[in-house]
Amino acid sequence: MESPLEKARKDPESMKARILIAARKIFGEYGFHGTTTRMIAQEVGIDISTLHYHWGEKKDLYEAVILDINKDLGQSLIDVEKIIHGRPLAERLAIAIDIMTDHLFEHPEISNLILFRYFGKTRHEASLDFSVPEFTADIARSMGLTKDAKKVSPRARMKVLAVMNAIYNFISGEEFFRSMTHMDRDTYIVTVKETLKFILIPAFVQQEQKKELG
Amino acid sequence: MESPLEKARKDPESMKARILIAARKIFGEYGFHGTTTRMIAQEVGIDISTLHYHWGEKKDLYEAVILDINKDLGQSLIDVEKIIHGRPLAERLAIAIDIMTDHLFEHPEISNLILFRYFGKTRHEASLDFSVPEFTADIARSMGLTKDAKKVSPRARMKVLAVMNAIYNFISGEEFFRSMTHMDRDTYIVTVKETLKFILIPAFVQQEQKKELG
DNA sequence: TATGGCATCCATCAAATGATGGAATCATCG
DNA sequence: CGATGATTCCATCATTTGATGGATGCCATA
Repeated sequence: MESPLEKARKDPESMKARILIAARKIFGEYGFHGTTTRMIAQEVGIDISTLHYHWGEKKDLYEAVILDINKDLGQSLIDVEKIIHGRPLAERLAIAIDIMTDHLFEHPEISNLILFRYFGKTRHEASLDFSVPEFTADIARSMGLTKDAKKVSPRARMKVLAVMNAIYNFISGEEFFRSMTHMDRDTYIVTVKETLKFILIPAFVQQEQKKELG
Repeated sequence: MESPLEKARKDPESMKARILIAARKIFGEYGFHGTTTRMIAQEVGIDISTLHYHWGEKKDLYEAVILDINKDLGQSLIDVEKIIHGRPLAERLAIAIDIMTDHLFEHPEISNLILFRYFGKTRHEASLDFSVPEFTADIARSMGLTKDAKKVSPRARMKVLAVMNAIYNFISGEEFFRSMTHMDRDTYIVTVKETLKFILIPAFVQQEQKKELG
């Protein structure tokens, strides 16, 4: 049994996929309530009824978008894990920051939508999403913050969240922060990576050193 | 000449102020487009026309809310600065984190609205806001990242943003993160402070040590 | 008590928005 | 070609939402 989402991901040229891609972009920029189905339809260049034909009501399309970006994010994390596996912690962090930052700058709607989901309420009930808890657990294990990925302490989870959020913020806040610091895009990206490494690495390296001494 | 906002802040019992307070809360939860004037009016227990009578159109009320929280935030930063002045860096950071975190947990709409402004677009044009750049400059000076608060380097600004954002995220993401980590409110607040100090302090202490050696 | 201005509410409007029925179009296959 | 099903668009609807006019109520002061 193939879900509508999987069908859409398979052929990016299909109407279903084109709508999904446009929806990711617009929902990512304006949030759920700030987005109208007409805006998405216009982005694709189709009529709203075509949109409804493929994805049903607005809320359903939004849920599909959330599932889609979570799938993307999960895959990115797996890719990163493969590359950093076995290296020392500081290096693992630096590489992970580089790769994830690049990837998210290419798909800013991912961090936008994740942040919207963290912080904003919608007027209707949001369906539960189990991806993020899983991700934090995996990252915690990958960072050596826990031994058993099934039993991750709240403290370890919070540290992982701090790391992920730090990255998301600089991606999603690009427009605001760039205009504030008068940087062009490339400089901004470089500075983001630099700042993230500056902030994030010392804490975890120090923690590991203490553990070795103890 | 007294602005409408100042008038409202003076007497918190006045209708103008009651509307502003409700608007902070609702806008903070649902964002600009997610909030309807009727929701705000209902929160106050008045008719929407009364709301329009006092604050004009929705966008104007929203702008007033933004100005209001920026005023709050600026005052908090001044208060913190007074307390931490003269102490060593690690202590300054720890105290600042404690105070700001407590304050923001009491007024979560502040971080919500700041984050909404960073990340989300509105369909209409947003009026420029010069508070945040000023704040970052002041904090950069307070943290010893720059000598001249009028000429703050982009790198220093980015570091300050990373610090502020880390705090905002845990406040605004409380609901999501708490349900993920199964913590009660008090435990969550304690853990937030702990995590923030764990992540943020080592980076800056290490930077200062390098400066002294150099 | 009468007056005038301020504040509030009720009724209503116009535009925006999510959604749908049905006609028109297109592709596929016998 | 012609039939069938899938796809797309046009026209339209009902609801939501921002906004306003005008009637009503409230209150201080002469």
